[in-house]
Amino acid sequence: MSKAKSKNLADEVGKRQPFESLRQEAYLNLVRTHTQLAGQLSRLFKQHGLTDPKYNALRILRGEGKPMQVYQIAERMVTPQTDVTRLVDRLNEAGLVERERCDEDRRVVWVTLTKQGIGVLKKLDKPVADLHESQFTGLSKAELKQLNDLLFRSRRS
Amino acid sequence: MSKAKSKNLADEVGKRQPFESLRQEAYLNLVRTHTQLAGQLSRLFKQHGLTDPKYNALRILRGEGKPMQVYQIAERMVTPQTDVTRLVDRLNEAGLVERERCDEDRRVVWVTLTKQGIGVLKKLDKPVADLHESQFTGLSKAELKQLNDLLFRSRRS
DNA sequence: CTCAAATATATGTTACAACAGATACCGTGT
DNA sequence: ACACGGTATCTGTTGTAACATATATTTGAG
Repeated sequence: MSKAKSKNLADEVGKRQPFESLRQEAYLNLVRTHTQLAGQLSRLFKQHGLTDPKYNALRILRGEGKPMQVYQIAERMVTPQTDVTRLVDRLNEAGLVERERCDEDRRVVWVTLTKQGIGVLKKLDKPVADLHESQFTGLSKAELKQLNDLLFRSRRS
Repeated sequence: MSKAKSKNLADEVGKRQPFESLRQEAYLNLVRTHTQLAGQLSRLFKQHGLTDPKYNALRILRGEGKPMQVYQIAERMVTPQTDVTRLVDRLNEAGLVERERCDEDRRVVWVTLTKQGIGVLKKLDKPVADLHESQFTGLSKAELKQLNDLLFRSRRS
């Protein structure tokens, strides 16, 4: 394992030929950056017994500030989720949310944060904010805005 | 579901307040762009009976051009993999790779692409290249280079 | 030569994600 | 009242990822 700092992605991956396409390089760059930064958050969540989707669901519930239906949570997840029913199941088993059948419409289930759920989120707020502020520190404000713009436009293809 | 095209991330997510931090916005942007672009590739792989890590492992084997050890494959995966043993198991069951114990060192297993494995890769080459060329089409060459640079530097935090 | 540490892979277990399909319930039209 | 399509959630099943731990084999210290 070489300890020399790599200057770019081709170097980092150990590719001998240059990239066939800037777009492929951008894709690989995207995946690697996502893996690294998301991994830092995942590890933080795990230290508190949460997975990414669990944390995400709890945050959505707190953001809404009132009971939500299962499908509403699903709609807002950053990563599309098929199986929010069982995600809520697990949060419920962990004591972080409560489920209650709606009386007016027996199909729907209202999901509410418990005190314990709020507590876990609260304990995570500072570390999560700190971690976010430790990411992208190599970029200036102007560069961050540029990155945001480029990433946003990359989704419009 | 509004059908209006969103102009930026805050709009897309349905946030009322602006982002607390450019860095958090960048992170969310990164996740969403990754989810969308990686999802397109995943779906393509699945049409050929492959998952992302399966395709990745096959590509690594083809790139090397000769038998590889399990841990060598693991080292080169774009997404870090803990359990390459069973990944190779599944590839083997699918007839895409062969495993063979090394005689000089009975601990190591040499993994080789089968003809079938090479065939699946070959069938995927064109569609994968096409898909890559369809991504990031909204960005100019200069912008792509910029994006590559920004993403690369985002990993150095 | 022997034993302990290192190495390479394998296994057990748990938790999830994805997909298909099932169930329960509501609203509307007839 | 009844059938029917739509909606909201649930269940069954399969394939994986993650983690810890185990097995097999080699290497090196003494």
